[in-house]
Amino acid sequence: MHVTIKDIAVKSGVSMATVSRVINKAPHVSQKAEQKVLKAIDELNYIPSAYARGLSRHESDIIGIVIPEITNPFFGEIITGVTQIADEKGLNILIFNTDEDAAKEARVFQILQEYRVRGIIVTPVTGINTFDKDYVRLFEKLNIPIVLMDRRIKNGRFDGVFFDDRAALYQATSLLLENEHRNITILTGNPKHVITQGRVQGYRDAFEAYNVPVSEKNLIQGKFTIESAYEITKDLITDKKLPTAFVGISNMLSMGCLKALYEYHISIPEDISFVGYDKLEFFDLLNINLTLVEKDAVEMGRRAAMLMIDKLSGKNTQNRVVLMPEMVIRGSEQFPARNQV
Amino acid sequence: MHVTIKDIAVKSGVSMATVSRVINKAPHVSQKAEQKVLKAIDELNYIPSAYARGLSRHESDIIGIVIPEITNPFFGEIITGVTQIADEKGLNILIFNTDEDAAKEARVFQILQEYRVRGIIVTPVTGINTFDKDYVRLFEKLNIPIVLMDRRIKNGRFDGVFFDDRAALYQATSLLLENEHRNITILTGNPKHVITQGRVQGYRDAFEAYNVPVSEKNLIQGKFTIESAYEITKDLITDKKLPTAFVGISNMLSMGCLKALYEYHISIPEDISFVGYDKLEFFDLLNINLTLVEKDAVEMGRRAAMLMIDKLSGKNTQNRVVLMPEMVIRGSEQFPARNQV
DNA sequence: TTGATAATTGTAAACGCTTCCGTATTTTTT
DNA sequence: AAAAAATACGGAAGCGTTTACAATTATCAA
Repeated sequence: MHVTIKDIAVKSGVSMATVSRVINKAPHVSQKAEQKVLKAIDELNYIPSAYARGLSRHESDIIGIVIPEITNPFFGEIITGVTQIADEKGLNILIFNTDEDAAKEARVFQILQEYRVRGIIVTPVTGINTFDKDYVRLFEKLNIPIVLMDRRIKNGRFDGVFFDDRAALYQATSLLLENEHRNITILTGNPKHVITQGRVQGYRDAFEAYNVPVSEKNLIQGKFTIESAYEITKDLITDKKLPTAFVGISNMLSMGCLKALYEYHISIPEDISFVGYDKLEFFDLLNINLTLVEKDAVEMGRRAAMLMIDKLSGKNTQNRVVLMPEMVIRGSEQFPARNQV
Repeated sequence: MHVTIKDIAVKSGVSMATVSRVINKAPHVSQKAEQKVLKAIDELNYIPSAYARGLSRHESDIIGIVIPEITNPFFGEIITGVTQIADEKGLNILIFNTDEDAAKEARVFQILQEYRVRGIIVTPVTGINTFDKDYVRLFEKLNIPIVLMDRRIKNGRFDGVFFDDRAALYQATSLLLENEHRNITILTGNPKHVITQGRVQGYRDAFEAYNVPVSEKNLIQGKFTIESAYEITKDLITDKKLPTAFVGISNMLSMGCLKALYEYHISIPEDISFVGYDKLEFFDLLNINLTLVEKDAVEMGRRAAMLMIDKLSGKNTQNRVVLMPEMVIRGSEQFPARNQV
């Protein structure tokens, strides 16, 4: 079928054990033997079988990475970060996309287990039908390290790397409050999602700190998609219910919101103000000086990989990393010159 | 170590063969036996070993997909497309990102071979140090099907799915010529890259069709990055060498170019015209009605997967798919009202 | 009931590698 | 020069499945 280690052994006149040693750069093999083996490998175009190797070693050198939305550059950057560290350490990674689909995620976990991965770095699917307790059960059944990214799982005490979403929204909202805004709309996504809660809390905390009551009608539920944010914002515009400022809680929501504002020629910050959470390379392109609380996704990936490696080597180091997003003030937070409300 | 098929056999009182049959949903196993086995699997939390299975069977059910730039949504969409089809057919996919790094790509190919993937869908790295003949040699040594995506390899006659880049740029350029433009700048990337050639040819062909000589100074070399396009455009602006129109040959180059124009408050189409090749979801956001020749990346992924499946099943169907990008006219091609050149 | 046929189940070899352990060879030490 | 230590190498078992083949049991027509 395929060229095997045995063929190499025969051709180069050494034993299979020696061939194996050469392939794995193990010690105790003479120069001469090594040369012969390498030559045979090259001539016969030998490729070791990952399966045979995996079967006889009892550990793989793979970590799995599971993300929910491959077309979002945020996750692309995370993958970049994980890869950087994994490459350094000689670990292979298996990338899977779940498309925010819990069933797909379950399948992915099964596959990853079948491949005996050393650990899994995952941003879990979030949805109304996803329950944290299922994850808790799932992760506890697996007995390999899990590193969460960006989305926490309650009641689980799982390690991971997160951004301080509360602080981010606290900062963003505070900045707006400081700029005299009192009527600030926040698009929240579904309140059951983990993603939402810390962020909304930050928003509320800022109001409390400024001693301003939160107007509940300013918290608008929707989905975590561009379209949802776009539709909601459009409705606000046509119903003439615009606030003096928006605070965006994710790159996609900011995107949808900005899109609607653009479409109706509502300028920032002349007509309305905006502070977003999470950037998008493409925001650079807008002729707005958009104030953003920016996340470093590559760094998140890197830290997640480092955390995983620590866990694999049994180190009992810090096991929850909280990254602080950085607020970059560019002007879009300023109170609208012509306040149309 | 791990729970094995043998443990299940013992616990459920059947043979390993029967357990294997249950796992693989093979025929010829009684209801009763199946129940017992399933129960044991559940109770012992058994996960089959992909390695043992892979060693036993002589084929995997995996196809590899190798892309050069995971943070570019274009490739994210491609992955989405490939996955759609692979899921339908029960094939697993292994995703690898090469970061436009030839060495990394070589490693990825090695890994993929070690995993005995059935075939590889790849957008090859392109660079000045990448030579087509190396690919030809590499691919011929592999003896598994290769499906190329988006980037051709000359002298190779490899199957794949491509966009008709020439036609795309022919259309884009023609539209500008039709709108009275004669001074049209095209940022070409490095002329050695495969990506460039068809596109530049389309540009030239359009000029020829309109019987207008091409001014060579309008073909500006650079890299295939946002930064490169940004810098070049900025230089054109500060040197006061702007044309009446730009034609962008990739989403990233369009992006860089538009960014510079924005920064200097040069409006489209009031000051300058623009027609781009390939879209970006984020272009929606601009308050320009950008005329684009749009590629359907999801479709490309789908077609690549379908092509691969055909090859795997030995079908001798069409083996080069050329997709036609669709020009969507929105207004940015119109001759600048205040022509500042 | 009986034989023929079909369905179910088990036995054991094979897949290609790693690695333990024992032997042979070389190098170092005294 | 002999003993000790280090190095090089090979034999063969074992990893967890699948699957060909053989064996057993169930089904059914006559």
